[in-house]
Amino acid sequence: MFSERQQQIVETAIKLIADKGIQNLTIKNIAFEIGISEPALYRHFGSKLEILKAVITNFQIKMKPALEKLKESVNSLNKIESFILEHLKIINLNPDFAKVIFSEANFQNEEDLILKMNNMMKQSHKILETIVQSGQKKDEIRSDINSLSIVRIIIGSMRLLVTQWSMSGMIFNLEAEGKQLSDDIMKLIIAE
Amino acid sequence: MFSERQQQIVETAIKLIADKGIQNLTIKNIAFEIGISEPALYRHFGSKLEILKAVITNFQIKMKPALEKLKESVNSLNKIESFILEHLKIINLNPDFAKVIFSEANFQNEEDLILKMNNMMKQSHKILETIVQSGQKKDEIRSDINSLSIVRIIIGSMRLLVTQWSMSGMIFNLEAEGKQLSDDIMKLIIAE
DNA sequence: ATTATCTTTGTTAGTGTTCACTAACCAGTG
DNA sequence: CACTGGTTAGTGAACACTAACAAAGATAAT
Repeated sequence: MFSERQQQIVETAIKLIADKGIQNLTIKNIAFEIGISEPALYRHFGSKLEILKAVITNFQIKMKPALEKLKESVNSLNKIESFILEHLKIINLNPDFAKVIFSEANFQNEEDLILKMNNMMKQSHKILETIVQSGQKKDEIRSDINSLSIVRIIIGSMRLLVTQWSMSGMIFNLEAEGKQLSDDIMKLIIAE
Repeated sequence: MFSERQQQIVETAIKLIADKGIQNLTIKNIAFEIGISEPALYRHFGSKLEILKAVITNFQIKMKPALEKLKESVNSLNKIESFILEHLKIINLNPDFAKVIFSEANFQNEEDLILKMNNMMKQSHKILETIVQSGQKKDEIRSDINSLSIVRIIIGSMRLLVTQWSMSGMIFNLEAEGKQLSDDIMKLIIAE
């Protein structure tokens, strides 16, 4: 789908966004970092917007395995734990992602990008909600709590953890703190 | 502290950020919206950065009452509920804030602004953590859960709720959904 | 096998636009 | 007559993007 050069451009763009923020992402910077000229970049992407779209697509592709793994668990609590830990594992392996993803706000005014991001968000939200509801039916998860609240708690705390990790300069172990958070969430929502 | 004109500039800036994103916030736009010329704006703020700093200061000032109200409650669960609901009440009254606050990422590369925002975040984080820990000591809150996890769950789910509200175009009732979320969190963390 | 042409991917040198900010000036008020 | 808060007209820098050209490899014609 993406040529080697295109892949290189996307990865460089992600790195630059993580380093200097999306406002400082310029075609010139990307080209310089790769070591080619500005117009050469336009041989591979028609516009800057195309590059940003590719950044999001790239993220989607890399995140997919986290959702695939869920199918291996039967118990809904295991699925939720897996949802949290697998996501964090991928972000830990691609630390530059952290700063890119959680800047939906940065894509304000670029209709296409917002839509692409929103759909991604909603999709994993839906998947998690389905898991929670089926867990409640099977009496594995407390049923006296609104399933939407549980979803918000899980995703919200996950996102905050990643934000804190990213803003702190990644000084703590994301996966270890994630395990602690996940364990605590399990204790809270498990049906007695 | 701020003159009337300065206040007007700050409020216009917030409105424009909410509408069009921070990348589209230009001195020209602010001036046009107010109905004065661009250089006139520089009579009131020395630079664009000064305006952005004032935006954050303004936010701090408006949010303060949410922390004041906490002191009225004795019970730690009441304090937490109040923490959530008072914050949401203020955001509901100043909907433009929602899009501004949760774009810490937008301030990347402006050292001063990141610092200002981070300190704000850390401060309310600390306040909440103190409340949770004292609640655990007084046996009002479950003690088998890491207090840091509880703080992350509360703030994380709150932030996600606000983000969803803002991204949805404010189609749902923030305070009502907030009450539901708050009630559910209470049920989860209360000591039996 | 040699030559001609096309395609790909790069180059240098620009374009017009937009931005934050400034110089110089001016009208009203105390 | 100075201060405050406004004006018009501009500055240089940065940006996304383009025009025109060049070198090398693949493809095809002779």
